[in-house]
Amino acid sequence: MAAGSELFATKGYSSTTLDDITRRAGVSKGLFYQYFPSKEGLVFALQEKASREFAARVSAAAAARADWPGKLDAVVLVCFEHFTGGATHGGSLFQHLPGEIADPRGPDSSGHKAAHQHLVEVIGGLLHAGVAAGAYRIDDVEATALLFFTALHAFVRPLRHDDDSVSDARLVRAAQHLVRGAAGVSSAGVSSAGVPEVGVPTVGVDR
Amino acid sequence: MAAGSELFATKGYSSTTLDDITRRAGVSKGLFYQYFPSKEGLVFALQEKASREFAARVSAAAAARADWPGKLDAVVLVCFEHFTGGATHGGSLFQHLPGEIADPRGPDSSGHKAAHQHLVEVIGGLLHAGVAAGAYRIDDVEATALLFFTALHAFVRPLRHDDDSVSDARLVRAAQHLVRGAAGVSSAGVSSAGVPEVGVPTVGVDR
Amino acid sequence: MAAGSELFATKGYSSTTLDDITRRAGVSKGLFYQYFPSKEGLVFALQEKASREFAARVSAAAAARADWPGKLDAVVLVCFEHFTGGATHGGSLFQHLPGEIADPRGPDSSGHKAAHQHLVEVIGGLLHAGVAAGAYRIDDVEATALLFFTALHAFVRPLRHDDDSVSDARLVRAAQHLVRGAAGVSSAGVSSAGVPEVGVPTVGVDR
Amino acid sequence: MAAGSELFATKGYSSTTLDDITRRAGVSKGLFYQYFPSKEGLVFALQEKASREFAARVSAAAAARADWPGKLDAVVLVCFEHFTGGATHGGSLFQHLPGEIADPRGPDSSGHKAAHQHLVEVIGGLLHAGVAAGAYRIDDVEATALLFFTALHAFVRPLRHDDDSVSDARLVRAAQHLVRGAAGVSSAGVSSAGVPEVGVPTVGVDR
DNA sequence: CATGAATGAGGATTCATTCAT
DNA sequence: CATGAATGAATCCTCATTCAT
Repeated sequence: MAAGSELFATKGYSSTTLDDITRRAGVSKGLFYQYFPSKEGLVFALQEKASREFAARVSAAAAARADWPGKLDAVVLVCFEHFTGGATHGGSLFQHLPGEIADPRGPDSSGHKAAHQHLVEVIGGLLHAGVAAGAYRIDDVEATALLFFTALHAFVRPLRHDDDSVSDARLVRAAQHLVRGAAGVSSAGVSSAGVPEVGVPTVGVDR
Repeated sequence: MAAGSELFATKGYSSTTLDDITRRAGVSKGLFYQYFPSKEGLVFALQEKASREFAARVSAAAAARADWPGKLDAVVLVCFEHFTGGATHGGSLFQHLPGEIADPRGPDSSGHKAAHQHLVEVIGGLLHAGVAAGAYRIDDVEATALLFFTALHAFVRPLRHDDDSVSDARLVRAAQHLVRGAAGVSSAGVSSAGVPEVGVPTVGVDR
Repeated sequence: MAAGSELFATKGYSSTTLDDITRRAGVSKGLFYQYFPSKEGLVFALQEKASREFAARVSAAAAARADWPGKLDAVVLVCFEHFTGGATHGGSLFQHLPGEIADPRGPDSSGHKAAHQHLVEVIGGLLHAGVAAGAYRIDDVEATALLFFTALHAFVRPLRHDDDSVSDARLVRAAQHLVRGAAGVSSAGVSSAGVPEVGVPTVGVDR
Repeated sequence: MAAGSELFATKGYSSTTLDDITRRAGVSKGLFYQYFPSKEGLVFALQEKASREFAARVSAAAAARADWPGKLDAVVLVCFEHFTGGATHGGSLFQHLPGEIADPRGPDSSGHKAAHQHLVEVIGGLLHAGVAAGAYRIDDVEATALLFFTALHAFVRPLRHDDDSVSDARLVRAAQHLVRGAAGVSSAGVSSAGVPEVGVPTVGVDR
């Protein structure tokens, strides 16, 4: 699974051959097929795992902050790390957006949708709780959660210029601002007081 | 190009063969290679065309509204139509997100990024103008434009549940709300007064 | 051996995997290789067993009849049962005619030929005895025995139409007629007197 | 088709690879798949062709003889040549008896059965005509035709010992005798007078 | 006596691309 | 301007067999 995750992230699904995967994993091709029913099966396994881990991290990050605005910042941050992490950590597979792997089983039966949906629900849960607590003011929680999560895909590297004028730190800040705005949380005053700075990772992010 | 666009949208890039394309177009394979350097070349041509058309529609939609908040609503609407349109209109190719076509030439050389970037710049231009006119209040225009456009991908159908609880109309409204919030435009009072309703398409969208 | 016999008869030799066999037998693959040198080795064992049993049954059936014409009828009947039995009894493997298993070791090294030959010799023995007893009149005993036994393969089911116009009973009768004719035994008069009827199985054969 | 026919006859169906076939034919593998849907498809094509040719030869041989007993001898002779011919002429494929190729589509869907049946019908037609003409005396024409044709498979080489005591000439003679007997044609006196000798091929058959 | 994880050569099939006509 | 026969490298997957436990 590790070999597959890295290779898929590097070369893409269809350019990665079973030979690549098994050679990298140091096992025979036959062994691969004792653990996965097909190349696609590996992707599904990877997606499920990544999805579970990602959702857990998002929940944990939100729970770790006591203040409702801070919860939103934390979620943005976790997403940033996830989408930025690339092959190094397991989450990279989310970058395989629908269409590529869906082929064999008709239009988009991939696990991505399910995974996507799962995260959206986690975020929806947070927003609902915040609204119930009187901390957020959101008209349409479900729709907002979907938009929220989709927007955060802006972090995935290959979507941005290599020599991008928008640095990671700026993007994180803007995303936090956007999310707070959507949640009806006062953003301007508070965030300039230091919150975003706190949330911005000190490693791997340029100022 | 029409044949390719439809087929790619239906079956995905890698599952569509040159035979499929030329058979559908009613021409020989040799002829294909007189107009496109490769299968990938067709994708690039399609992307460029779609990108140009999409950008033009976005610009036109924004220009058609005199009020700055309305411009934002209009852009959201155009994106909704674009991402929702599927195979029927040329824009569908944007749904082929990076990774699938990038294969041959190393990590992500696809034209998608460029196209994506192009649209982001168009939106960035609008935001800049709005800020300059004193209508929008945005800290980081570039980052916000990127987030803005990325969020709108929430419209693409295969990302949502088939039996999705979030209807198109709700999603459009929430997106308009989100965007207005990010632009510092008063959204709550005004939009509930009727603005989003105006923008909501009367055909193909359920209430 | 039972698992192999059934599976070979059902799915054919090459489509049956060692996994199938050992799973069906409820043992490990390792254990298989302690009893048989190879997959092919199982076939040989099966063939030898079936051949021995078949030959024994043929001999016994012939011995059980005192009259020379009746011996011929009895042999035909045993062959009918054998070739018709399918997977249920061990003889089915004979249906794997040469070519399929011969592969690995050059043209036709299969045990089938030997088995075939064995039966031919048994039949040849009967014919010789009959000729010596003055009961049969056959010019070329060896050749006739070979033809005799080969002809009886007409019983194997998959060689006949599913909705075959030729019923089992008719085929048995015709075979007995043919064999008697080849042995120079008066067939018309005698058989109509009841002999073939006696031999026809009362179960599993339609009139 | 020629390459396939020869290789299948030599090495068997499953041991013959597409590489073998295309290399022998001097074409690329891709080209193969423009003419045949699969490896199995080649077999079907071969069988149909062989079946047609064989049936034509059998009919022609029967028609060439004016006397009814001679027609039977001629058919036997054609079958002898066919089953003996091996890879050299196209008919060899009949030796691929059911079971080997049938795999993918459930028990025995191969074209062999149909081909077999076709020949049986040709022979049945001859017997019927002979009976109608008062030349043959056969109780059950269909069953006899089936037995007749099946018996003639005794000619196929790999069914016989390499150092076979039964020579080709003897086998042909015995087969003619058998067939005549089954058709109620006086065989003993006449055939020993010289008829079989006439029919025995002068080339490729040992005395 | 028994297991089953591990192997890896080998096979059928696909498909973007070329080029003689 | 157009064809489509021909290519062949590359891919996913299978399965008989081994051997450490």
